Amino acid sequence: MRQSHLFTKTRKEAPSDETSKNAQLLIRAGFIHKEMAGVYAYLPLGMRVLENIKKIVREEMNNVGGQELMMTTLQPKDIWEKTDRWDDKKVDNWFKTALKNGTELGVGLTHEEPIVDAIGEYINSYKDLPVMVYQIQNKFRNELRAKSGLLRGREFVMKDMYSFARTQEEHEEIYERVAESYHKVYARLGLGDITYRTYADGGIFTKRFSDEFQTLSDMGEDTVYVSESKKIAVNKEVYTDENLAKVGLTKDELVERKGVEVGNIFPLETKYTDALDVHFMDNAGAKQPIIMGCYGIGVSRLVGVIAEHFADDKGLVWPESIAPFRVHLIQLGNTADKATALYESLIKKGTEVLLDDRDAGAGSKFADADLIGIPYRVVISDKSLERGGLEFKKRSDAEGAIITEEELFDRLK
RNA sequence: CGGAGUGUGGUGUAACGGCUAACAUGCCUGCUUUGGGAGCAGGUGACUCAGGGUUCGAAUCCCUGCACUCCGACCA
Repeated sequence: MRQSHLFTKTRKEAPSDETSKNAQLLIRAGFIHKEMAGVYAYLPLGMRVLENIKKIVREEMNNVGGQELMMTTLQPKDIWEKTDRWDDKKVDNWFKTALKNGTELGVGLTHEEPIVDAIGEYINSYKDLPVMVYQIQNKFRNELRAKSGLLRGREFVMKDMYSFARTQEEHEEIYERVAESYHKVYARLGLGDITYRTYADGGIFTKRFSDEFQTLSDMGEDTVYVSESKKIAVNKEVYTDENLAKVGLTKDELVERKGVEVGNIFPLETKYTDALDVHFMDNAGAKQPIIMGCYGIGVSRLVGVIAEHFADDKGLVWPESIAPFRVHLIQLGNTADKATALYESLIKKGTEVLLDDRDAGAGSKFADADLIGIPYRVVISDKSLERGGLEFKKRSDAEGAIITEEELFDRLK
């Protein structure tokens, strides 16, 4: 894309109503637009990052057998009453609305009930199981307090997957398979080293633990106790000697850290399937309960976590796997023809490139490139051509080097 | 939801209860410039969040509402 066509612009100063680093940088660089507290729009650059994260999540969910679908945001009240999750006293962060005739509707905050209800129409026999379905869509939660930019919003993008199994053993096999795929997702996002599977409270429906995926960071609101050697952590909410004994850990091998919950997986047992009367028939013709699990990843939260985690004092630094573009090609001086030729040949080779063809000074182009944080910066200028080609610099490096066009293509392979 | 704070051109800030609300940046015109947010000149742009009140006089003081931020609580 030509930067002269990009409608967003960078800003030198962050808006005064944002204090979180992720929102400040993402707004300054033109990735997001704040609509209201906890509600952000994704502008072209932010949209590309979001879509890149979704792509990785999709690939990994498909790899473990997930089938993608998309449920609705508008929710009928009756299915939520069957599980006793409609009453505001039970679930207090609903957004609710109504039809013109007064019929109450919910605005989707999660999708266990509608998924179970829909799936139930197709699952009758043991031959129909197991099944895993997932979706990536906006969730709406009426949080009393939105905070920390993209980390805690009222409208946010989430991947939620649901598994349906015939037996506890089958469920556990799926559960572990998905947990494994989560590690792959975070590794591909560049967060593998600092993201820990974490024992957490299983909630009111099960006596088991649930598993959170916590990315260690000072911006986190959760306190976790981490064993670096065992690559496992324990959330403060279940940090007792009794619980630690259950999972084979002791307090002296754990260190206290702050974490951001970037995913969580729950064993739901038969709570929802039973409540919505969804069962299967075994090979003896007997009605059997369906064991369910659910698996969330905070997709838009990850945009904020990654933005903030990798940023330096000059701006964003995107991992290559999700960067909005791979190359930021900066044209300086009278090099428009050569820059265009290089831009086109890069595109021909399948490289995503942002060409800074704006009529602006070198300093402001460099400052913008640093702020936007595209992994590779390539400068084409009279000076670079004199010295034999192009200047190539990684966003994460301080200094660049002059290379030829062939060497550039080579490095981008 | 409890507590604290803040609302001034697009953005960031300033202004004792008292001149036509100032500065920077952005944006527009022209010229010059082109390797780290360039220079000069001219121009554009704010009923100071909304509504009420006090006062000869309110951006400034008071009340109500709304919005935003932070701390806490909450967070399948």
